[in-house]
Amino acid sequence: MSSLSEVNLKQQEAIRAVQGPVMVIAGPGSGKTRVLTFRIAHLVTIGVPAYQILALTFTNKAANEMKERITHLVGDKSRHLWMGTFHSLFARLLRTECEKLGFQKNFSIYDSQDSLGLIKTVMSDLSIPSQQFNPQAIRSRISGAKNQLITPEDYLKSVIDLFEEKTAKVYIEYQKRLKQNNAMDFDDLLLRPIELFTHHNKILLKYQDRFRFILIDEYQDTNRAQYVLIKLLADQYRNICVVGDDAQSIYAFRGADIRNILDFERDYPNAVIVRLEQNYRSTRTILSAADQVIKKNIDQITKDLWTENQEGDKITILACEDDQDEGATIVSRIYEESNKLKLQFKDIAIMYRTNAQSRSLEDALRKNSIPYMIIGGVEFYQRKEVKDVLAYLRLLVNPRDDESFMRIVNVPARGLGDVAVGRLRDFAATKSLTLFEATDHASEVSGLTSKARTSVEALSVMFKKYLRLTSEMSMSELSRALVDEIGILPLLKEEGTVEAMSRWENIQELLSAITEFSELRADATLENFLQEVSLVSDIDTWEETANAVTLLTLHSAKGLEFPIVFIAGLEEGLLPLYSTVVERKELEEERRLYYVGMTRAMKKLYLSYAKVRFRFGEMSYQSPSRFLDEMEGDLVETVVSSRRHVSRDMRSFSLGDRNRDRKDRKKTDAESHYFSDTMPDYENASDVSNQVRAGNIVEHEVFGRGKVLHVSGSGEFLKAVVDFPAAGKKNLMLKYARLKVL
DNA sequence: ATTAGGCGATTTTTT
DNA sequence: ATCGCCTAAT
Repeated sequence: MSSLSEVNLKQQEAIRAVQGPVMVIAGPGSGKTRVLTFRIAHLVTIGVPAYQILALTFTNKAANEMKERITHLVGDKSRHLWMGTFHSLFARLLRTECEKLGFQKNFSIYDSQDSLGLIKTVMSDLSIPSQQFNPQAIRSRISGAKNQLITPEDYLKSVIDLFEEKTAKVYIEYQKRLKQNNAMDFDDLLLRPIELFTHHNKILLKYQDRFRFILIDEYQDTNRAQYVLIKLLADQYRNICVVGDDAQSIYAFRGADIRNILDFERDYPNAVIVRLEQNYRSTRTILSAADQVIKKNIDQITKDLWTENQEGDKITILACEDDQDEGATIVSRIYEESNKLKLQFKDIAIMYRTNAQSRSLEDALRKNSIPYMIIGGVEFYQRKEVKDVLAYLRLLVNPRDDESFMRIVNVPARGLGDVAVGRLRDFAATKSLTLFEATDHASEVSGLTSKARTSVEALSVMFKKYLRLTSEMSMSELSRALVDEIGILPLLKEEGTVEAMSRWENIQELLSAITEFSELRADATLENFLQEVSLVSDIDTWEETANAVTLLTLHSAKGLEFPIVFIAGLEEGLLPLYSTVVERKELEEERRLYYVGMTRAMKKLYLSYAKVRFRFGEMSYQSPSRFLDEMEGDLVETVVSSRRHVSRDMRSFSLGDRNRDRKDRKKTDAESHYFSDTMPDYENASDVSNQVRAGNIVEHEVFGRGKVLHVSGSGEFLKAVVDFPAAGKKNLMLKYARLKVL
């Protein structure tokens, strides 16, 4: 492997302490990823077979990047390394072992939305009114209980009020239904392995023996279930290396338990503790400011962060009038910085506490033709039409999945409303059949109209046909055939609106993703595709290569770094966010979140706030965040907005009407091309918006020639759907698209 | 009985 | 943007 001279002494210590428990307390920018990759490379180099190494990361993206670097260091020897998120690796393990728990290998994975759907179903079956008891709240209670390994029975025993009593009832039934549906939610992906290991000692021994070296990244954000799971697995060899920073623990709301890191020494008494305190990322100014802020927290392991980096620029506080002004101010700074430092757009990130804040920022960026990408928000795989098609595929893979059945039974509309479906469900329940099985007995279901019966029968025939075809067709052929048969695409085409076209595109995109998966992956099965899709996070698909400003929440910023960082919305109530802050503990988590944001910045940090902000549909007067007062004055300068932002550059151009569907779509080649480098100058293009009609052949500067399929909207909101042979179908806002009619 | 369409409310963070 | 809820149309 490449020499250890690339790492400092502390890092070397963490890399070389191979046997026994190790905890690395790694300050921001201290080379934590480097330690993990070198440590794994080191293990492999000294002869540890890669399959004996289990490395758990927080995101798939982090895992993939590290895997790549390790391969670079040691080559093919690292091929059988198990590296990934807790959820994806234990899902994989469960695929082979779940039969011992009464599940089938093809189990479905429910995301939060699916899980909420099931909870609503359960509530309605138990006659618990969702008006009175918020299903979302019940779901989060149940998830919380599961993260702390509280069984439904235990939960029931400890109820203290009516709400918890109802929650207990739902919890019991919910778990039962999941099993009936041969499905697991996110929490089960951790709980079921624990169940497996505690009930089947032989299996536990097998995995203990297999995973002799365990590494965990972002240990401060593991929850009770993850802690127990790892404790079980590491119990025999005790070669466990955890890396984390208590100051960056920001997932308590999801059950992350900071005690895991604080109590590590107690759990593993002879642990080697290494502190990485030298920061290689940020200027001295940024590091000092962040340090001053985090020192206000009482709960923490004190650290002595230092850096050899330059002092750098002061931190700039941008005092703005309102949220629009904030966007405009940030944009003008982006221009300034990118000219001054010769930086590219991709070197810049704008962070905020809540996704809702992205809107005004996006508007400002779009107005000024600055390319941007959003991480988070409504993800591609969460879109209704995409979830619908996925539900069909899920049902094919796992016909017991009643939740998916319910999702698609009347999509597209086939005359099966609440009443008909209710009858079918009653029938299935009394006969102990799955809904899919029940469709085979449509004539026995009492109370179905003849129309409904015909529909149910057709559904049954269709499903049986595709079930048969699963063994005959490739996964991509099968998906395409199924999508064709359900006829959803022509329906969307008929609808003709820009929204429908965007749905149409999304479904095409999904089909391409399936094809791509089947061509690129050795383990290409529909099961694996569905599993991967339900476990990808938005950050995983982030493309750093595109030259665009990145917009993201402070939570998604963890583990990333950018030369220039803007943190927007530093206002009391927003950061810290009041709806979360009840007492000191919550305030300290908000402060850690802010700290995570600050420490992402390498060269320059901007903090902005607005005096007035449009929130919850009304103007609200904001005061600057207390966090701004927690840095010493000599590190910061404040600039008060003059509220006159002449957009420096009137080149008007757009990616087509992205209309908040932003990066939900993977980018096409044409768009990537657009993002790269310079933007063409359209200063003098004449306005031809009014001449564009359906059927016209038009020319676009980037996408080339295309045919107009549909025009909608009016005035400045005039939009067109154009089919470009070179780039596919695009929704364009005519105001910006500068089409030439040919 | 079913569907379409309109209306209003909703936005904390996410594997 | 999406969901739940309502009403009118079929």
